[in-house]
Amino acid sequence: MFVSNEGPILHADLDSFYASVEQRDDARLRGRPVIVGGGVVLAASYEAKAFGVRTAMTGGLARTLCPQAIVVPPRMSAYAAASRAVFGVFEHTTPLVEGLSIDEAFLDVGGLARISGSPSRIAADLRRAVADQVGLPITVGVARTKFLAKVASGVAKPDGLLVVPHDGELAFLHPLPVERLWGVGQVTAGKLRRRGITTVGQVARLGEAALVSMLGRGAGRHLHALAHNRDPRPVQTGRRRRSMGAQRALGRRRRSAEELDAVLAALADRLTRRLRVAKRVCRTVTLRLRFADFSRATRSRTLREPTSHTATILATARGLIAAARTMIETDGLTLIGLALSNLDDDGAVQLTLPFDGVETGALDATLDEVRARFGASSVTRAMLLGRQDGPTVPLLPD
DNA sequence: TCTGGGGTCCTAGGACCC
DNA sequence: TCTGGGGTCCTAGGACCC
Repeated sequence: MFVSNEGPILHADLDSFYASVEQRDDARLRGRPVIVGGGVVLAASYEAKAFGVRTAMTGGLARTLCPQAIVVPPRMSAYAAASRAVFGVFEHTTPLVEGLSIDEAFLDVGGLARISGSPSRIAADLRRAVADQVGLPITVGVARTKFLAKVASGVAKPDGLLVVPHDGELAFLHPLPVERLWGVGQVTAGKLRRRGITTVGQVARLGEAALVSMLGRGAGRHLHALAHNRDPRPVQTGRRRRSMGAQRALGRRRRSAEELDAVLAALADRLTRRLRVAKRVCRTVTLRLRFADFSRATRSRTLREPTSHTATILATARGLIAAARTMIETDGLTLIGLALSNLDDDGAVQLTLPFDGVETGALDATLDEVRARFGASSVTRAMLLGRQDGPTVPLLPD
């Protein structure tokens, strides 16, 4: 079946993104095995991957596999800047861009045929533009559905382009190993393998009921649909984040209650700043814990009113810590994290004050300006002085 | 070798309401 | 006295992705 207003869809995926940025910025790293990150591999160049180094592998194992690798610390701001530049190229290609992460996106190029040529031509132009303007290799998969475009880019990596023709969809899909499917990880692949199922084609012949009984309703139906290349999801622009989190690994050393509280306060501060910068508020606070045996636990609390106030979030987090006190004391805590969810837009006016201590004269001038600009006559000096949240103060207009 | 930091989505049970 | 079905929200856990 072909519906003319459907797709085609591009899945564009930067290759070994962090490592490629490092090789771009430092000529000495080009052509050599590069590992970004120390304790755990955040990214590995293809030269390092050739030795078996993989993302999320521990640093120790990575160095054993590839002793000659050059290990560099991550430079997150450089990656963010590179990402913005690449997304600029995407937006120039089509306004219908759905970002999936810092280094990949779906582009709906349906309707561009008359202007920009065939999908494969558009994809080739996109790859060249990213290489010329940003200096990074990118792989593009092209297909009728998002799912298949994503599978195609995975198969085409690195620095590749793969177009799945309409009449060759299942011929492309069915011989692939199940791990190629988006949403099939270790656990699901293991369940399937134990039943002798290793290819997508075998999944497709299985029937939905059998898959549901193996994997549960949601996963079973999902996998059944994908194996038959049924994926009606459109490219969605302007998707907003639904949660925000921060976490800190603690190592295996035992931490005092004071140390834990200091970590918690730092996490709450970091997160609420990000929240306010994004002009969002949250209602649910989740404490994430990981223990020495790598088991995990979460404790959460939903507030009556949404907030981005540091003291409120921190107090809530402290309450959650108290609720989990026994686990923390007995199980060897190795990681502590906070996640904020149930996000909404902040209705309050954001007032940004100078960072350094504000003099009285400047403060009154600021106050007058706030009252004039936002009609918030109830704002007082004390409110500005009593701020606990750094330079940004949310103010509700009268 | 001994395990980071940032996210998304789904499930299931219980409380509560109609 | 015993009892139904449906919906929403909250909490906890888990799989998966980059």
